[in-house]
Amino acid sequence: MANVDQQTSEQPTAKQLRDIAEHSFGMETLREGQLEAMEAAVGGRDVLAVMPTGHGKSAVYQVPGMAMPGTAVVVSPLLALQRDQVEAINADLQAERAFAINSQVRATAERAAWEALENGEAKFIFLAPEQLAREETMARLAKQDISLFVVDEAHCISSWGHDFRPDYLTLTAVVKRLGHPPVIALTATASPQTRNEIVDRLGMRDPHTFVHSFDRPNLNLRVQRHHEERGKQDAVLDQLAELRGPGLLYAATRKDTEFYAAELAERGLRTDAYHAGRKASERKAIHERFHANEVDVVVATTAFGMGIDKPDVRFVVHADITDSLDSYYQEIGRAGRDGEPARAVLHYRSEDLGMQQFFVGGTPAEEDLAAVFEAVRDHSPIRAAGLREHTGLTPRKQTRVLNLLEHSGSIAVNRRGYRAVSSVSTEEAVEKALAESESRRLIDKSRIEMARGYAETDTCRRDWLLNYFGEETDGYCGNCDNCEEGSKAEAEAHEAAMPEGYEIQRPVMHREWGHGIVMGTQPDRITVLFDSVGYRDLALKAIEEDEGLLTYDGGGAA
DNA sequence: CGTGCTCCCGTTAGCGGGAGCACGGTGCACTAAT
Repeated sequence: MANVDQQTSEQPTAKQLRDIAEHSFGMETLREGQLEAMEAAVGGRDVLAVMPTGHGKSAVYQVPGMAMPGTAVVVSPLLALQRDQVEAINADLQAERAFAINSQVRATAERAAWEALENGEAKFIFLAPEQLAREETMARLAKQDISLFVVDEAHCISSWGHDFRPDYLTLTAVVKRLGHPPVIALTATASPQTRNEIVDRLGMRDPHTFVHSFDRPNLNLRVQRHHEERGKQDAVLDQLAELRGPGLLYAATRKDTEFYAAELAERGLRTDAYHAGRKASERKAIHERFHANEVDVVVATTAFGMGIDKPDVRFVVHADITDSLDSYYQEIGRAGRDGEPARAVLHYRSEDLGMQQFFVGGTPAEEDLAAVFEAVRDHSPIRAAGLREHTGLTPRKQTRVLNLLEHSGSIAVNRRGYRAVSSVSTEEAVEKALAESESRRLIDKSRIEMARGYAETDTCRRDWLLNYFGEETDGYCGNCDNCEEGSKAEAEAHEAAMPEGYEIQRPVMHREWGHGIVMGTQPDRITVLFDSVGYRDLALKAIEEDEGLLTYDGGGAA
């Protein structure tokens, strides 16, 4: 026993981490940021790592997971990803140390996983957020010695948590119930706004943060503008006939993917449509044929892509604009991973933004907010699972409402469950939750506006994109359509006309919208990301004329 | 919010235009029927 205590009290050294990386996972060298993140985690600190696919993101949790006593919980959004990760780890370790628990795991395999967990053999357990929302799973997991809480593809918290998969926003409660082990959040794509949200929603405390540069200089960025839908379709088809694959064509609807795939097939390309309405077996087959270079173009909705790591994708064409630059960057980031030249082309009609605005969705019903708040108040503390019999809402609806009430401060959560904040009345709770929901809508809409800005700008596209991810550039990349059309001298003159004192990432305070950070500059205006309303353009003239409208956060006039 | 379909009207037998309406993306877990 004394021996075990000694082991747990001693933190693994850098040398031990390197040894595990090399001997267990075959990594002879560690990349920039990896070792520091691992050391932070084994030292008990939360970690946020934003690094591109292929840069050894997984090692950031796998090595600490092996170095520390107990089991690492790994949250992963797709069952297929869970399976791949489990297989990869067990192959590296040449032993069954990683397990997954989900609805596709057979009863015997699930029993084996729990057994391994309970007798200390399991080092990694992979689960989806929905699995962690099951009381049966959580009750059992909470009794284990959990070394780390890892969230892979952590941008899903922001992109899916508010609507589609609300259990992503209840991970805060899961972390608390597991006794707040070090939290490691990993993703390849996260703008500053998404990064803040990940930290907030996982309850991370002063995390060690590593953000790799988002620049992908080998990607040629282009936008083609169209007025008619028909003209856009023809241009997309003509372009795909000329581009050399393998490549991806993204479209907004399932119907459009079928249309483009049929047209391209008629023109002699090897192609297929990929979307969530197709059978699992067909989707799997498309993946396999794409990897084996038996397909020239996969025509897909947003369903295609997570977990894809094919190095030689030569182009990503979008027939429709995405809901945000986060999504756009993630999708084009699948091109040119081998470092060779690759193309990212967006076919843009301003009307296409309408569909994205439609997807933003509405506000919850006041009676649902009131019902959940009162049910929690009358039965505190209560777990989400027990709440359903009191509200009668569908699971997804109840979770969405609960998330809103919790995040707007009317409901609190701890290891024992949810309880109402005693000083808050039902009316106040409803009002605050509605305000929270409205704020989210504004943020989502402003993200669409940033995508519009990328499509409509006549200056360097890479500058716009990198600014969005919080990086400063010199305003001329030489590898986008706008740079090719203009001259470097013009770009420099434009850059020289930029206002002074508004460097990217500078914190500011707005009289009405509160705290924000500078995300971009133009000669006559700046773009600021506000916590409360998202991205807003501010005219310099207005700032100058109205003293006190915008100040530097931390004092001084802007 | 925008698109595309159907239906109906009006005018005059083959069709054009407008109104009304449905539809649009991502995955997990779970259940019931085979």
